[in-house]
This record gives sequence, C-alpha cells and structure tokens, in this order.
Amino acid sequence: MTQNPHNRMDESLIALRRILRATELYGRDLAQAAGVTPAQLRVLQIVEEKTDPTPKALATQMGVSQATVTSLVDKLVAHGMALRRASELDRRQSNIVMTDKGRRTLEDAPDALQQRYVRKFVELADWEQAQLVASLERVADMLDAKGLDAAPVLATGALRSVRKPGPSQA
Amino acid sequence: MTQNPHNRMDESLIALRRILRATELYGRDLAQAAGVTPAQLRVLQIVEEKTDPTPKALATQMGVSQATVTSLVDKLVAHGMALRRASELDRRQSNIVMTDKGRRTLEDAPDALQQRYVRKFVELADWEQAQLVASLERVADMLDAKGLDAAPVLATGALRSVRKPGPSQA
DNA sequence: TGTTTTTACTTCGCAAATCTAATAATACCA
DNA sequence: TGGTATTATTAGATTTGCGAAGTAAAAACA
Repeated sequence: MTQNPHNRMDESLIALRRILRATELYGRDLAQAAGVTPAQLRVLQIVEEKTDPTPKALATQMGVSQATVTSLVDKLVAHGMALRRASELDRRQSNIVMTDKGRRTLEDAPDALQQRYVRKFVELADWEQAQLVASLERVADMLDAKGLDAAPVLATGALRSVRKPGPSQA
Repeated sequence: MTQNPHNRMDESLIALRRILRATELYGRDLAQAAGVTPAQLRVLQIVEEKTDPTPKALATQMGVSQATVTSLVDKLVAHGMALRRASELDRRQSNIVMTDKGRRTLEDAPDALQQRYVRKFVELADWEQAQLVASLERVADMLDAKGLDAAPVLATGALRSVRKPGPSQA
C-alpha cells in the first residue's frame, strides 16, 4: 500500500510549489483590484497593525532595507494612502500614518486570496483544521522560517508588475 | 480544549506566511550561492526537465511572457550556462540547450532549500509524511492553484535582487 | 501558386522591488 | 565638546516582468 517515499517527497514539493504559485498569482490580481501592489499592501497592513510605525520599524518587520521602505512609502504617499509625520521625540524619525483612503484600500483589498482560503478553512471539520495547522507549522519549521512574527495575512509581496499573468497559462 | 476557530485560522495563515517567506529568503541565498537568480534557475530546471525546450514552451511552463523568457535566456547565455540552437524543423523556433556549466550550476544549486527540506522530510515517520502530503495538497486545493503541472522543485522565482536580505532580520 | 493569417521570437521602453553606498540630520556617550 | 551610531533619504544599479511593435517563418486558404 504505502507508496514509496520518493513519490511522497515529490508530491509534497509539488504541493508546496502550487501553494507558492497560487499565492503569487493571487497577489497580482489582488494588487490589480486594489490599486496597490502586494509590497505596498503589506506596508499598509503593518501600518495598521503597528500604528504609525517608523520606516525603520517597517523595514525590520518586512525584512527589507530602509531604502526599500522609503520607496514603497513614497508610492503610498503619492496615492494618498499614507503620509509621513515628523516625530517629535526624535527628529531623525518619522511616523507613517494611514489616511482614510489607505484604510479603505486595506479593507477592500485582502479579499481575493485570503477570503477564499478563509471560507474554505472554516468549512473544514474541527479535527481537519487542527490537522492542517499542525502540518503547516511543521512544514514551516522544516523550512526553518525562524521566528518571524508573521502577521496573519497572506501576501507574497514579491511580485513585480500589476498586470495580468502571461499569455499562456495552460 | 479545542481552541476557538479564529485562532486556528490565524495560525494557519501565519504558518503559510512563514512558508512563503522562508521560500523567498532561501531563494535569495540559493541564487547567490549558485550565481544565478531564482528565475534563471527555474529556467535551467525546466530546460533540464523538458530537454531543450523552445522559448515558447518555457513561457508556458513558467506562466510568463515570451519577452520575459527571452531576457532570462539572454542572461543564461551570457553566463555560458545555456545556448540557443536554431531548430531545423521549424526555423521560427529555437531550442534552449544547457551547457556543462549550466548543468553544474543546476547540480550545485538546489541544495540550499530543497536538501534541507528533503532531509527533514525523510526523517519523518511514514504516517507523518502521508499526513503532510495530504495537508499540503489540501491547502493547495483551497488556494485553488488549478492544475498547474508544477515540477517537484521549490523555487519562488519572484525575487528581485541576489543580495542578502535587509539589515534587520529580527 | 500567391496572398493572408498565424506563430515564434526579439527588441524596446517602462514599472516595480530591492539592494548598496553616500549623505544629512540628529541622538547618544564619554 | 567631539566622536560615533542611528535614521531616513537620495542616487544609481539590477532583476523580473509586461506590453507593443517588428521580423521572419510557417500554415492556411483561395
């Protein structure tokens, strides 16, 4: 019965790749619908969560350089979704503040991938949910995604353009 | 006992995000070590798998435009890892052929993420492996990564630079 | 056969995400 | 006070990726 271990290994890798790919593709659509790119959306999410963080804090949380944060924030500011407020405590710093428009974007945006997943997740039986969580955490550990305090939000944030995928798409 | 469903939802999303993130970060290191970027590496993998595919085939498989493939192949050719061979059957087409150097790169490269995962995977008990596969496939289905015939290879291929992450990295 | 359409690939220009390095302002420490 | 460290931005470079336009070859059609 039990199939050989090699098959299983491949199967798990394929499933992982599918997950990665799905997230990537959804990220594009999501960004397209919301008018912001995945990376920008991630900034909004963190701004919401941490309440007016500094660029430094954003960089740390996202695991990117400060220069990258500067450019992402630039775009959000240009879109009127966030603004920079000079810190009074430390004048080197600034705080990124979300505007109403930013908040609206954030509310509308994450629906694509996340809602779909959430919807299906809640349909699962109790034990199935538990099983899934256990498995996912196990895989995450195996991949050694050290203790990043990841927010409960899906969003690759590694995509480039905001357009539709390619021609192909079998 | 059974915790509330909201927690579990969050936990699963967090685990997913960790998986995504780990893959992304490993992709960078991997590419750095191998001298090719994740996207380029993916091309090499497909070239190996499908044996001298056309740019068109690569584009389809990867889900990107032909223009993108052209530029990726350009880089591999520049690195001496692949070359274009004019097709004799259809002179509009060309075949991407891997060089020895390309093959060597491919052999050395995937060790980072994949080996780590593989190593841990094989250590698992039989039933655990089965469980993991089932869970991953379930999640992939939930995310609706439609029938992409993903190769059993991990590689985000959505990263930009080849350098180390940012400064931070809590 | 000759014309039209389709297909394959490349070139070009552009946008986004990132990085490194440099710079300016400020904070902290001794 | 002077030197060092931190914060943010700017500048410049890469890489992935797209679409549009162009070219060449093959296929379809009349």
